[in-house]
Amino acid sequence: MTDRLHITTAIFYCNAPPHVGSAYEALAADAYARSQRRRLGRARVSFLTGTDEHGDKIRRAAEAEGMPPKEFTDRTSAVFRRAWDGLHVSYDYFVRTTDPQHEQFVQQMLARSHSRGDIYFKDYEGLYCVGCERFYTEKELLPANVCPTHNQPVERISEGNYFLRIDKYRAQVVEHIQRHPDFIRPDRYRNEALNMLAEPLADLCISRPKARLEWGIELPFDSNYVTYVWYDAFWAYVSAPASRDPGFITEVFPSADHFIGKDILKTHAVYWPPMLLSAGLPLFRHLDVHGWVNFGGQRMSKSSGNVADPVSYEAAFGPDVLRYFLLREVVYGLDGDFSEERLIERYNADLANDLGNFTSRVLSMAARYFGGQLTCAPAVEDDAPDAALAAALGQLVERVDAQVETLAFNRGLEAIWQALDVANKYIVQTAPFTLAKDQAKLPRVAQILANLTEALRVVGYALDPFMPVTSRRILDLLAVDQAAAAAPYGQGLKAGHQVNPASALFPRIEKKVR
RNA sequence: GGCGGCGUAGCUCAGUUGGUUAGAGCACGCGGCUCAUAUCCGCGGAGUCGUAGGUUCAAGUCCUACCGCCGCCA
Repeated sequence: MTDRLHITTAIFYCNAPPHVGSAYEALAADAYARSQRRRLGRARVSFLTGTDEHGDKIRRAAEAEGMPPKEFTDRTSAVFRRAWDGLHVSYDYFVRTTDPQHEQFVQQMLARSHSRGDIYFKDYEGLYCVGCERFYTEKELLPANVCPTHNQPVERISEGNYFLRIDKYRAQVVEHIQRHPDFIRPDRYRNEALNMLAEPLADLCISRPKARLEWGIELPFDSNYVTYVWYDAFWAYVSAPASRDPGFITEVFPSADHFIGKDILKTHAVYWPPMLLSAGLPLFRHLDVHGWVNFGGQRMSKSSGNVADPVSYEAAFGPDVLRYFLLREVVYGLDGDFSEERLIERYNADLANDLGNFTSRVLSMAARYFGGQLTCAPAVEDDAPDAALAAALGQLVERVDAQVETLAFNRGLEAIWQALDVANKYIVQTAPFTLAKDQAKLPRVAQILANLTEALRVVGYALDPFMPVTSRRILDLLAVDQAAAAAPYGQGLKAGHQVNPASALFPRIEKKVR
């Protein structure tokens, strides 16, 4: 198959700071990107995120703060960027739709569709919701012409606008989805998309008159108009990498994975493909659709105030903790639930007790009995326990990456924890601390510890897509270089290798007693 | 109104093309160990698998209806 990948998150609308839900998307995409990088090599994977900064809502939000739109989005975009940095989201591109490079690219794409005859002008009168930034038909609205998502009356607006032909490409998009069963993942969303595409589609209004809204990219063929924010934002998936790499569009973009939330399935399954086709571009590889992350059982929303700030959780519990929780607990594609209580449960049970304590006991014994030095290489000496350990750790990374490839992040982590279970059991079965009391049995103790240290090494490496900081910390404690870190089980650590003393990776969180 | 999803132990969920006493983690109880972050290992209790029918030698797993929750489309 293809050996280069392009992975994107949605381009986040910049009118409010990120919450745990947007963080989840960035983290899932990041785990996917990191997993693919270790399979294909760093240079073959590009990972893109960014902020969507045009449109009426942003202009209004900026106005409310008494500042120009660009100044407003400079600030909000930086908040996203810092949040992603704080969560160790390893993007290669952070695109802002206000980047000059992006704006030029969008104009090129508009010109292409225009010259192909896919963009036409039409007088239009309709009911417009400012919050949604779109027109509605009366059937879609609640009584008294109230917008169903914003619960606000819509405005009747009459104006000339430019439209992009959508229905022209409908059959082609349907055929593509049918010929590529995993084009939209998971399946449930594929069916919904096909449903949406089953009937004729209205063309997409892609302009706004400057008289009403100036905050946007000017149309290359009519300076009285700017482009609609949604048309603009999609191209952020392409603009920056295409500008940097001339071969991007033909060689890399066809194997793009778009990570999106289920709320924007329609725009990505129905409107984005015709936009691409009309501009003469190929379609992407996967649309990877996730559900909501609820908060304490309730839908997170700014209006109800139950919005969890992702960065504060990393700050409070340590690096990788929110990453672990979301990737372990949420099934990709289904709705999940986030709560501090469950986060602490997971932290203590999985991170402190299983992973942290395992690390601690292995390194402590290595230090206590051999001054931290491995006197032999890992090997299967005693058939039963040694072989069980080798079986649990063998091909672990490959198995994890295979799960991630299908977006089963939770199963990838489960596989690592199953290996940890076996490793903890191995200590009880072999009881090196008992053998160590007998001088004659020290060689066997050394062998057991070499095997355990090797197991820890593989676990540390396997964790990287999900918990990059913890992975690094474990590998640093083991003092292994990059090549040894990535070796198959049994071939990483050598005799004579020196490891560092234990330190607690995840101190237990004691329940607060009031 | 149409289409689709979900409903399995106290909690969160797995359950392949229908096939032996329905599984895991957490929580809880008992036992063991002491290298380790009072951690680890073993054992255990608990479920009429939403309801009612049906197909089958055999159904959580297929069919029908209904109830409840949710999503998409109209």
